[in-house]
Amino acid sequence: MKSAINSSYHLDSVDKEIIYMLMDNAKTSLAHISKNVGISTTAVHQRIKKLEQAGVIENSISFLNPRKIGYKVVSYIGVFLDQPSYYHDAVKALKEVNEVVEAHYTTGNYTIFLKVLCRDNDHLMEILNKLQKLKGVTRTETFISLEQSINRQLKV
Amino acid sequence: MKSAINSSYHLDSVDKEIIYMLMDNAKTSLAHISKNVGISTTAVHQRIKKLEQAGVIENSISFLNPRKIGYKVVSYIGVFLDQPSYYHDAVKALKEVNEVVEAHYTTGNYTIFLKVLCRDNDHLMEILNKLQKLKGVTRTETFISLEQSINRQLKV
DNA sequence: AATGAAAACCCCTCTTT
DNA sequence: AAAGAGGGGTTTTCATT
Repeated sequence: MKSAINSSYHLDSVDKEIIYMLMDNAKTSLAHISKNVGISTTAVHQRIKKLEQAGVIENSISFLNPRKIGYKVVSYIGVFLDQPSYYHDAVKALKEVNEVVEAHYTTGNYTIFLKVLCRDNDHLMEILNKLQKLKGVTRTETFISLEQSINRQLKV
Repeated sequence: MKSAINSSYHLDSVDKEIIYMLMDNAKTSLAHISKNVGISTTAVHQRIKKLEQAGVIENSISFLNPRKIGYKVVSYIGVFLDQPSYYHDAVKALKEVNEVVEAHYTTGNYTIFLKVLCRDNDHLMEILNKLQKLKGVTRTETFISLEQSINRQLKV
C-alpha cells in the first residue's frame, strides 16, 4: 500500500517497537524482535518489509567512529556567500572535501552551514583556508564542539 | 591487540575497503566483501571482529527517515546561557526533548549548539518556546535548513 | 593473519487461516 | 495481518598453516 505524496506513514505501537530495536542495532534478529513484541517472526518480517518499502526505515549502515581513527575535532562552520547564485558551485566543490560531512542551505545568518570533522585544530585551519578560497565565499564563522552531549536519532 | 589510550587504530587498505562497504550497507554479506577484497570470508570476519572490538566500527543502525513520518524541518539552534554552570542541567533537560538529536558544548558565540528535527515551523516554534523557558537561557538563534545538500560519513 | 570445512543460526518464501 | 514449516544462505567456530 503506497501512501499519497506528502502524507505520513502511520506507525502503530508494534511498528514503533520494531523500529526502535532496529535503530539501536540494525542486525537485531527477527527471532529477538519477535520475542520482544509478541508476534511471530513472519509477522515481524512482513512489517519490516512494509516499512522499508514505504521508506520509513532506510538502509542500515555501520558507523565508523571518527575519534578512533584520529579525528578528534567536530565543528560547525557558517559560510557567507556574496551571491546565493554561487551556491550550487560551492556545493559541488564542498563534495570534494572529505572532511565536510553535512552541508545545508539555510535561512538566517549564513548561506551555507557545514558540519566538518578534523583530526585537530591545525587540520581545521587547513580546511578553513580551503573554504575561504572557494568562489563567492566572503567570510566563515566557526563553532568548535568541545563536547557532544547528545547524539541520537529522532524518537516519536 | 589493544591500542594505547589516544593512539589511533591503523587501517590498512583492506580494512578500509571493508569499512567502506559496511558504511554503505551494514548488511553486506561476508561473501560479497570477500569477493571484493580478495580474502576469504573467515579472514573478513576476523578483521571485522577486530575492528568492532577496537571500536573503530560501531554498532550498525537502521535509519528512520524523519521526512517519511512527517518531520520536514531540520534546524540548528544556538543557545546562549547567562552562566556556563547551567550547562549540565540544561543538557539533562534537553535529553527529555525528543526533537533534539544533537547537543554540543561549543566555543564561539553560543554556549550550546543543537540540531533539532520538527514536523513544521509551528512545531519548531513550540520547541523554541520550550528552550527559552530553560533555566539560564537568555536567547536562542535559529538556522533552518532549506536543503541538505551533503549528508555522509567521514572518508579517510 | 589467513584458509576450508562444518555447525549453528537466520532470512525468506510458501501455504494456510 | 498473522502463523508454522522448510530450503537456502549467512555467520561463526574450529583446526590447521
